[in-house]
Amino acid sequence: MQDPMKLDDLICFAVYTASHALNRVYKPLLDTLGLTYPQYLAMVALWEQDGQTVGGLGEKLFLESSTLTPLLKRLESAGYIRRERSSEDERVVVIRLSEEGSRLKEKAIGIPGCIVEASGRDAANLTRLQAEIVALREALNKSGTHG
Amino acid sequence: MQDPMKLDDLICFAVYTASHALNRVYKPLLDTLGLTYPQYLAMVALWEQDGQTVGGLGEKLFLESSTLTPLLKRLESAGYIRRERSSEDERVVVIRLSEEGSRLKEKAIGIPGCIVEASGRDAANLTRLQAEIVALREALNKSGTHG
DNA sequence: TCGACATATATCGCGCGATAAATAATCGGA
DNA sequence: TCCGATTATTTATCGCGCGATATATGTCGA
Repeated sequence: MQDPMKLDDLICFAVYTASHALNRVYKPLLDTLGLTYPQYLAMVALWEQDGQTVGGLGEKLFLESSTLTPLLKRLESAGYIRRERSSEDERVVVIRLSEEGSRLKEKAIGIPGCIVEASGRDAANLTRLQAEIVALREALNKSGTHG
Repeated sequence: MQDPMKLDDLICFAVYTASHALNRVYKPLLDTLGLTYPQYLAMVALWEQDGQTVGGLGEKLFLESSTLTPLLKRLESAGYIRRERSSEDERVVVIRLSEEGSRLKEKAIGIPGCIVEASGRDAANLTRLQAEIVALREALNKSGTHG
C-alpha cells in the first residue's frame, strides 16, 4: 500500500492550491474594482438578489456574521452598499446595493469569462467540474453537522 | 443566454467554499497536533522529504518566502523543525524535522483517511477529482505566467 | 580582483479573513 | 411578563498572503 501522506495526493492540497491560483488570477481584475475576493463574492450574491439580510448572506456564502459584519462595513465605507435595520424585525440588518454598487456589476461582468479563459477549458467542462466540487463541499459540510 | 454572474455557477465560489469546508473538517484534527492548515501542509512536505530548502518548499507549496519564513519560524518555536543555513551555500536555509516533528507524523497518519471518509466518496473517485482540480490549478498558473 | 548582476532568504508593513466568546437588542411564546 | 431563542455586533486574537525592500552571499566576466 502506498503512503497516504503524500502531498500531491491530498485532496486538501489540491483545493488549497487551486484556491490560491484562482485568487492570483482574480487579484488584478478585482483590484480595478477595489474589491477583495470575498467582497466580490458578497457583491455577486447581492447583484443576484438585493436586500438580503446579514444572516441570509452568511448562509449563502458559508460565513459567520462575525466575519461578514466587518466585511460588509468595508463595502459600506467603499460606498457600494447600505446597511439598514429592518423595520419589521429590528434584530435583522438588510443589505442594499447603492447606485454605485449596482453600477459596479457592469465593470465586473467580464470577469467570469476571464476565469473560464484562464482555465483553458470549455464552459461545459468547467460546469461539470464545478458541480463535482460543490458535491464534495456538500458532503463535507454534512459530515460536520452529523458529528 | 443565462446570467454569467450567478454565485452558484462560479467555479471560484465552489473552490472557495470547498476550501472552507475542508478547513472546518481539518480544524479539530489539526488542533490536536497544534498545527494550522498551511503548517500541516508544510509538515507533510517535510515528512515526505526531509531537509528541503525554504525555496524548495515554496515551490512545492506555491508560497513566497515572505509567507513561508514566518510560518517556518512558528513551526520552529513549536519545536517541530530546525532551520539551518547550508554550509555549501550560505544563502540557503535547510529545514530539518526535529525528533518531535518526525514523531508527529504518527499522530497525523490517520487524518487523510478521515477526510476521505468525510467526503463520502471512495478513494478512486476522490483521486480522479483531485487530479482534475490539479489540472485546473496548472492551467490557471500557466495563464498567469504567460500574460 | 573588482564590480556588476543574480540568487536565497528575511524583514516590514499592510489588510484581511476567520474564530471564539461576550454583549446587546429584539422577538415570540408560555 | 418573563424567559429562551434569534440576530447581529463587538472585542480580542491569530495567522495568512502579498508586495516591496533589504541583506547577505554567490557567480561570472572584464
